[in-house]
Amino acid sequence: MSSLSEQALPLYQRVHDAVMARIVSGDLTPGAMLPSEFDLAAQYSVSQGTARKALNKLEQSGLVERHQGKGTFVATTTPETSLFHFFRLRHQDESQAIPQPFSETIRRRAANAKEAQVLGLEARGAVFEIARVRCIKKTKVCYETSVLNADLFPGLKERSPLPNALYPLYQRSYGVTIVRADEQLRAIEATSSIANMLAVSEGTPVLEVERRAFDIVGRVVELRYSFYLTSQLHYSVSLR
Amino acid sequence: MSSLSEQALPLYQRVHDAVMARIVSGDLTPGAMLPSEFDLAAQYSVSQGTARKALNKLEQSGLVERHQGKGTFVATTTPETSLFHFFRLRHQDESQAIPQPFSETIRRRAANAKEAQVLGLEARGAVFEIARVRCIKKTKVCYETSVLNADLFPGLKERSPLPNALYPLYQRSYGVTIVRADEQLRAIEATSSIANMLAVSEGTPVLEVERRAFDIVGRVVELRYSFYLTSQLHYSVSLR
DNA sequence: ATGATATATTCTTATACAAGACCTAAAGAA
DNA sequence: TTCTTTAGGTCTTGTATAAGAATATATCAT
Repeated sequence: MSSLSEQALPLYQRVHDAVMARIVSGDLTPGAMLPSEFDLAAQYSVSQGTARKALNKLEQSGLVERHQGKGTFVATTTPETSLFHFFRLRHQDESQAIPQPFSETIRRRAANAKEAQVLGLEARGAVFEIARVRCIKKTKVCYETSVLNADLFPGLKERSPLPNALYPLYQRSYGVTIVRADEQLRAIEATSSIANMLAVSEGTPVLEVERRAFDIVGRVVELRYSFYLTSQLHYSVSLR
Repeated sequence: MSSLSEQALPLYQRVHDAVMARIVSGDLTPGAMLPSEFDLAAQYSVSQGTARKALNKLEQSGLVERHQGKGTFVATTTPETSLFHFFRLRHQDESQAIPQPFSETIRRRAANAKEAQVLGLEARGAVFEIARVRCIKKTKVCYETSVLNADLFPGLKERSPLPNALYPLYQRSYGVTIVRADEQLRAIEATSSIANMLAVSEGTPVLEVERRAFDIVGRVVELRYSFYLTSQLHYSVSLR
């Protein structure tokens, strides 16, 4: 059945790519059940074992979940299952810190040079900028701005106020699944504008996180700057 | 041959565990070639395909490397191949920052309560404390203290000066392979002692990194505090 | 409701063959 | 003789397939 042209590649790789294409295109949406190993094998005229190898590879990359006796399903959430996988602020006991929205502004504007380059836009292409301040127990702990390619997120401005976690919104409403984020962290002195936003004095140490968020196909979808006050909280990461 | 008791587990899992045990015990040292799939199959009375599955699993966890036509080898370096996988300081262009040793002191002393708890020692057990200051282009950028279970690293003090990267030393000289590190990051004001060490004024923003390093079997082997000056550098991480 | 049964799914194990790396010895050129 | 090349053989991991076991879920009789 379905095309699996591109000779030279192993069969299982071709099946893998074909299924992945169906997921990326939105043909198979998060939570949907995939064809069984036998069905998939029949569709692409390979053996069950070969289809199985393709599915295993998809599972390893976190794109699908498999359950013996039940079936294979498109992962509903980004890798590592957690809704907050990419939100790394923790309390001193390592429990998840869940900050409450305090203020939010969304603007549509032209990208500056760096944003255009990072997001792969033409010079001064349209972007959305989301600026938010968030609190924990009435004290402001976090100021962040996210910049997105406006073409990928039509009508975003009208959705304000946005949910606490943005990535599930990207996925559910725009089919953009974030699977990876590269971050640069620095300890800086609060500038006057940041000090203002977070209601601390100028020069207070602030943890700055500059993030590039990637989707399944490797595009940089979001450029985000976060500024955290880390007297009561910390930023938690795991290297392996 | 060799024991693979523990019934109930799948064959490939038992082979996997057996080979892993040989690596952890030091029977197979980093760089050593493993038995071929056929040899392994014969040793444990399973088929080549089953031995293969065990080896693939070891490869996925980063413990061995496989090369078609050549063989399977115990990974010489921690996962991700890089000697500097766990050293995340980068220049502004994302190139690896390689700080030069400036000073180093190694002490043997009793663990405090937190160290004993984290490292799994009895109260006031013996630890080594390595304190180092390092430079980039003559300016001090990093002060860090590593605390280790003294029993695991006999004679460490006599090895001073230690190499720039500690984890390869742990592996080569003590058979301790670090495969994971959990970190807590904060932006703090330099205390007087830290300011002294790094030759900056008290109150300067400093990136504090508190790290727990884990070995293959999941023990916490090292508790490390690092203090970085991040005006010219940044700490780089990748979430996925 | 309860338990047996059927069915659909993934998981385990085994086998055969293909492809890559490497060594060695024979053949040929200088 | 000496060196280089080439061909073949052998050891390695990679790919593809098939058959049966284990697991989950629905169906139906009791």
